[in-house]
Parts: sequence; structure tokens; C-alpha cells
Amino acid sequence: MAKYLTNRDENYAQWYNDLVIKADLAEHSAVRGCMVIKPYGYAIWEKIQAQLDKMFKATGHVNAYFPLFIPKSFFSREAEHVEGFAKECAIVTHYRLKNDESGGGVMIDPSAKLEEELIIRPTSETIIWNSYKNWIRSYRDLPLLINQWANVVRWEMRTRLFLRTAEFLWQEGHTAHATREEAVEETEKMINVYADFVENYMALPVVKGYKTESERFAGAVDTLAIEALMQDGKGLQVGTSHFLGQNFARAFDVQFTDRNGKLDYVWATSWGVSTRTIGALIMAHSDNHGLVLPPRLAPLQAVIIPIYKNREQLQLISSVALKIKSGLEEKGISVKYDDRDTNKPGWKFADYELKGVPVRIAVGPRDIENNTLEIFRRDTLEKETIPAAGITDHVKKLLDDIQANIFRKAGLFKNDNTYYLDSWDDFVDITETRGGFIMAHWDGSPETEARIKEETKATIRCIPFDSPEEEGRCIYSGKPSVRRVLFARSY
RNA sequence: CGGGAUGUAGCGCAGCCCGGUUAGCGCAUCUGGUUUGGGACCAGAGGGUCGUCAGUUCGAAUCUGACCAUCCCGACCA
Repeated sequence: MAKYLTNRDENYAQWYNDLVIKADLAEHSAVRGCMVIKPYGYAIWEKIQAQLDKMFKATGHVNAYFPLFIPKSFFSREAEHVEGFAKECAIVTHYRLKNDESGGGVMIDPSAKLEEELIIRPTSETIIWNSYKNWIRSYRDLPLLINQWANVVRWEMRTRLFLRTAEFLWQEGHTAHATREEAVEETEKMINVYADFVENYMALPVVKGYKTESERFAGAVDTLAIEALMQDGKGLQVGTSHFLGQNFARAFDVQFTDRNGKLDYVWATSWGVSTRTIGALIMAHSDNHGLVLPPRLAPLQAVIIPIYKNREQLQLISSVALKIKSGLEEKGISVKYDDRDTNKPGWKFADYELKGVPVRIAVGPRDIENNTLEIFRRDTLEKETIPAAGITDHVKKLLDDIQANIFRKAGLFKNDNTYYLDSWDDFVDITETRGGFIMAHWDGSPETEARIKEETKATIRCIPFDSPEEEGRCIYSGKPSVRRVLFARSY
């Protein structure tokens, strides 16, 4: 079945692309590297947004909005930051067009050149800290806990739908604190919020850890990240939380008077997740039939499909189906009754499987006669006939089961594909063949990290928080090491 | 930005080498009918500046050149 989809095991990359297009999540736009997020894909983003927003607010954050444009000069204030983003910035140089007398059409009006060019934000630290300068005077103004939902632009060389696009949607939290300890605590708190979200809503197990110096965010003192394993054995960074120290406060001269009347620079964090999470969601759970969505993020949790031969039968079935529908809706389950006469049931079955709707209920004459329903779960593709009476509770329980099951399945996959290795030959072999997470010793030097990347394309995804102290020798250099770190090829 | 490939109907492709009827095929679309428990069938219909510009030629989807765009593989990245 799913005959229009490339087989996952034959060509994973093509399968992913097909899936995004066929499931109607997004498509390429007229602008290179930019995608159109279609209603079904955007509905998933809205579910993600709604849940994260709730979690941010529960941890004391509020939303605000800062401009899309950043004066060029702001960027040069923080040296590492500009270094990190300079190569992928879109720049506005003019503000007006005029008719092109020679060719027809329009051209840039050379007289409308901006005095100072504007950068389209690749991230908002600079424009936000420029504002924070005016907002913070005293310890009484702190902490400042702000989040913004926005789009950003990073002029990437190679793009892939959801995983890496030139423009993407995300949220970015930017907080300001009176003490180092408090900022560090915030950084950790937010990586935990992300991990909680990804595991309990996206049903995707993650590894939490520190980034190495070379993988750190430009301008950060420390970057914390959550890493997930995709079905092709590659890692994907799903979220990051940065401890920025006093770097941005110094760059934008944001000082405050503390309790003792002493002037000090403010401590900062920033953290974000993007529409990339949708890519993770697709890659982690889906199969050759199409998407598999965790019930908690599925725009549509259940669908009811009538099977009928004539109008009279449809009428009878509809009255039963609509009752089921309102029963489910009362329990907060999102459900659609698809009584379109334009497609046959078989077509609908295949289509809702492609779109990853967790539960499907079919009602036909047979069911009306026997007072039963046919219920199908997307994750295992199992079908059973059940008595119509307890349908609401049954579906509710089934949705919980599905959520738990796909998380469990992803967890098993991650465990089966995590290797504790001590030999370089094994490291190369695993990386080249199956892929997966590799826990190995590393001597701590950026040189070794770079050599490993060069030879195998595997990078240190993170130094896991829970990686115990353990005497060992670096898998590459043989030098002493005190703990294992997580290696993988990544997106 | 380096290496490779592709561009023909909404989508997927054939035709191109070896220039010559009205540019085909599958899916999708529209109309009518029969159907409906796993992607229905029959009959009919509509839809094309053959990526763009230039050149060769009596004649170009087909040959030549330039340009543009997209995809894949690298370097860079959430």
C-alpha cells in the first residue's frame, strides 16, 4: 500500500521528501530554499506552539515581539556572534523600487539606498539586548523572562523541507538575570522544558547534554542541547538552550545596580526550538504507509468513515456517526466525520493513513446491524471490531496507548542503536554502516574532534549530563579521558 | 561556492542520438452512468509559449551557444 510513497528502507531521504509533499504538509516555494507550510503542516505547528507556549508561561515567561530588521552595526558588537552568523545573512540595502524604463518591469531605485543596511534577523539577541539596555536599571527589574514567536532567515547553502530552510519559524526566549547562578539555572530549566515536551508530546526520547566548544552557539558561554535519533541512524538537534554569560550585556552595555548598590553587568540566556521539530516528528515515527503522529500533536486525532451503498443507508449511518463524534468531542478529542461522497472508503483509509491520523472508526451496514464499530490504530495498523457502546472511553484509552506505544518504540530503537565503543575500527564501521548513537571516550581537544569529523563525518552531538565519570582512553588519540561523549552523524 | 543531474499539461514521465503529420502516455481534473467493508469501472471532454534568450535551417521539443531555475553529493548550519 501507500503506492505513491518511496520505500523508507530503499531511499530514506526520498521517502522523507515524498512524505512531506504527499501528506500535504509543505511544498517548495518560488523562492529558493523557502517553503510554503500548508494548512495540515501548519496545524501541527499550531499544536506544538500551543503546548510550548503553555509550558513557557507556566515557568514564568511572557511573550513580546521585536523587529524583523536589525541595524547592521548591532551585529558587530559581539565579536563571536557576528563571526557565527555573518556568512548567512540576508541584507536590506534599499527601500524603494521604480519603473525600469529600458526593460519594463521594476528596478531598484538607486536613490533609495539606506544609510545603514538592515540585516534580516537570523536570531534576535542583538536587537533584544539593545532594548533591554533601556529596560533594566536595578535588580528590581530582574529577572526579565521574555519569549518571542517569530520567523528568522539564515541563508543556507543547502535546504530541506522543515529540517533546514532559508526562512523558518521558531520561538526564541531571551532572559536577563541578576546572578550567574540564576541564569545557569534558567538555561537548565529550559532544556528540561524542551526535553519534557519532546518526550511527552512528540513521543521522542532525547539525550540532554552540553555542546562542545566548537558546536556552541556563537556568543554563548555554554550551550545545552537535546539530541534525538532518527530512523536512518542520524542525530538531530531538536532544541538548544544557551547560557550567554555577560557577553551580550557587555556588548550592549546593560548594567544594573544590585542589592548592595554595586553596578554589574546582567547575566543572560537564550533558547529556541523551530519548525525543525516537525521534521523530527516525521522522521522519527513514520513508516511506508505515511505519517505516524503522536496523538497529543495530531491535528486530527480520530476520523469516522461511513461505508454505504445508498442514500438511505448513509442517513442511518450518519445519525450513528454524528452521535459518536459529539461523544468524542465532549472528551476533548478532535474528530472528523468524513461523509464526502467523492471518494470511496478505501481511498479515505489510505489517505488518513498517509496523514497519520491516530485512530480511524469505520461504520457500515454490518455494524449498524450488529451494533459494532470497526476501529483501526495507525501506529500498529491493527484493526478490530468492537461493541459500539463504549466507544468514547475506548478511543480515549486508545489514544493514550498510541502515545505511549510510539514513545516506547522510539525508545527501543534508540537503545538498540546506541553503541558503547572502545575501538576506532568499530567506530568507523558503525558510523559507515548502520549509523546510530555512539558513546565513546574523547580526549577533550577540538583538534581530535575535528579529525574525527573529517574522517567519519560524525560529530560530538553532546556531552550527556548523565554520562558517568569513567576512566578511559580517547577512541581516536588514545589519550586519557574521564567520560564518554555522544557521537553521531547528524542533520 | 565546487562536483553531478534535470527542466515537455496540475503531478510523474516518453519523444531528442538520427530535425519533417495535429507533441504523446499514466495519474489528476470535468461531464454522464454504474459503483462504495482497503487507493472502483465504462464512455466522453478539456488542458501545452516543449525553462528563457539567441543562433543554424525551407523547417527546431529535437542541433549549437549563453543564461535561468530546481534537485542530489560536498563545505556551512536550528
